[in-house]
Amino acid sequence: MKIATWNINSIRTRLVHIVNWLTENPVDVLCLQETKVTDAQFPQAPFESLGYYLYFSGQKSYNGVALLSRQRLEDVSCGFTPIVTNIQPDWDEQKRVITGVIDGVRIVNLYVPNGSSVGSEKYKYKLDWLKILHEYLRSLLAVSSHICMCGDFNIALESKDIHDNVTTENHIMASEPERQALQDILALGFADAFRKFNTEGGHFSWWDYRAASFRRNLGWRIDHQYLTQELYERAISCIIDVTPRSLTQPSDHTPVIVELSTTPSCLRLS
Amino acid sequence: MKIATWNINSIRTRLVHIVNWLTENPVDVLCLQETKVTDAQFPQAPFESLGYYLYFSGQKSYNGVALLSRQRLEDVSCGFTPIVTNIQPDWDEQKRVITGVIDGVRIVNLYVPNGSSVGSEKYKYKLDWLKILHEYLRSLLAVSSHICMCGDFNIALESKDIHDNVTTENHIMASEPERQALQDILALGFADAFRKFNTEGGHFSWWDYRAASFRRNLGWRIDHQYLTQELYERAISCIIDVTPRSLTQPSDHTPVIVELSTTPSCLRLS
DNA sequence: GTGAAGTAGG
DNA sequence: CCTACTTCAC
Repeated sequence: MKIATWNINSIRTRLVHIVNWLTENPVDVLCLQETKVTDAQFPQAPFESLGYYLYFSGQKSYNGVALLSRQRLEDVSCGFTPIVTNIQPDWDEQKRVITGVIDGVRIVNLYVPNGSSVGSEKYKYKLDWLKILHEYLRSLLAVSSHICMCGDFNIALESKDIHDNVTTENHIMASEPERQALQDILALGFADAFRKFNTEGGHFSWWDYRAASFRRNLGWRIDHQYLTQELYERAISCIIDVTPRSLTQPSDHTPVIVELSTTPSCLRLS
Repeated sequence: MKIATWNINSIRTRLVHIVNWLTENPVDVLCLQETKVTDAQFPQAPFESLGYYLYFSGQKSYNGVALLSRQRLEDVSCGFTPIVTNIQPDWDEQKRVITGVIDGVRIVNLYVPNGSSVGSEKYKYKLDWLKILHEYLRSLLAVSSHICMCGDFNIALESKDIHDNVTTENHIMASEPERQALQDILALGFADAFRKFNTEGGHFSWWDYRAASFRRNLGWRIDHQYLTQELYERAISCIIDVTPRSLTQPSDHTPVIVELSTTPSCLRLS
């Protein structure tokens, strides 16, 4: 089973790119972030024609997440509040979370807040949001131990995940509090699928539109797939497909694809 | 000699359209309106590659006129004030007038104010602007009797210049004061080149972007070439090329092309 | 640099 | 409907 994550920075502007990519890469599940459309505006027909079921949670202009799946998903929910019940409902005003289950694997698709700059109000929101996410995952893990947490995390955990021309200390997406918040989450029992197969630096999933970052390969690895133990063991590849970033009018992010071996049916219930 | 007029509604957005059109229609002079760029931003190289000399007078966002000519033009000037000296300089803040001479023919390229709605402040400005234009042409005629006055006049003189679904009375571009102001100008000695060859209605040069006007052919003939007597006699064709309006991302206007027979040199000095 | 929104002008 | 500008976010 192949699961991809891609921040597409407007599903309307990127529609042709996504359809072309899916045609070439018919993954089982595609997790999208930054769709930037309300649910009423989500372009459904082009994806349904490709044989995908659609699940989305969007808003005007900002954020927005979607799951595209070749199989119908079970147990789909949007936002934190269906899972974490003791929080303010306004935590779900920004559409950043969607989840569903396929073949016993719970996919959690996230668009973590960017945080603007270290110390800002948005930065505080990002750290608070990550605390809620921690609770959210704790709740999910109480029910299922097969979780694939995908998305744009807006955090590079290690310096090798960042091109070396950047000052990492106190830079947004690399500051210690952000990294710690993500480490606390991973400590619940998640491991980075990409790092199972590649321990080198210089692999990036996002390049700023500005300053010709892509041409100069000044990227960051901030789009991740984190797997619980058994899924991590089932991972047989995890690659970053740089191609879409090189097309005209690209998203600033490019897809990351993890492949899980199919569980033998005798183990499916374990 | 072929002289064309075309309101291109942003020279940057329409650059490819114009280059393609000029390649297919290598007119001697192309009069452009609504370039919508400052002189520093005017894209020169693509037109120079086609063998055109460029003369332009633009501003940010609005208005802007240009002359493209296969030959160098003489006596080029921009705005009213170089010709009509007793007016306020602010009459040239909006870039709507450019003129130059080719083979003894003075081309006057105009972007007449739209006027917004009858009775508005912009309407008053349009009528006042047309009075200044009257003075401007009187001055030019005192020196030369060979004038080709081209442009987007934002006035349809006769009801047959308008599709029949429009209420013409007191409609902007068709109101009596506008028509009278233009008639006063034409009375200086100008005649409509298009009407030398075609007296039928149903020929339009502009279709509103709204309400699928082009598909339904709900157009207006508001782009004109007005010629002084001898030039009018030399006119051998005047056609509206509807094709550019049917392309993707078109201007709302389409080119009008007049062809003048070449004057025998023995008459050139008359 | 790129996207979306709002606004003005047509 | 279409363009251009501005502001905002990333």
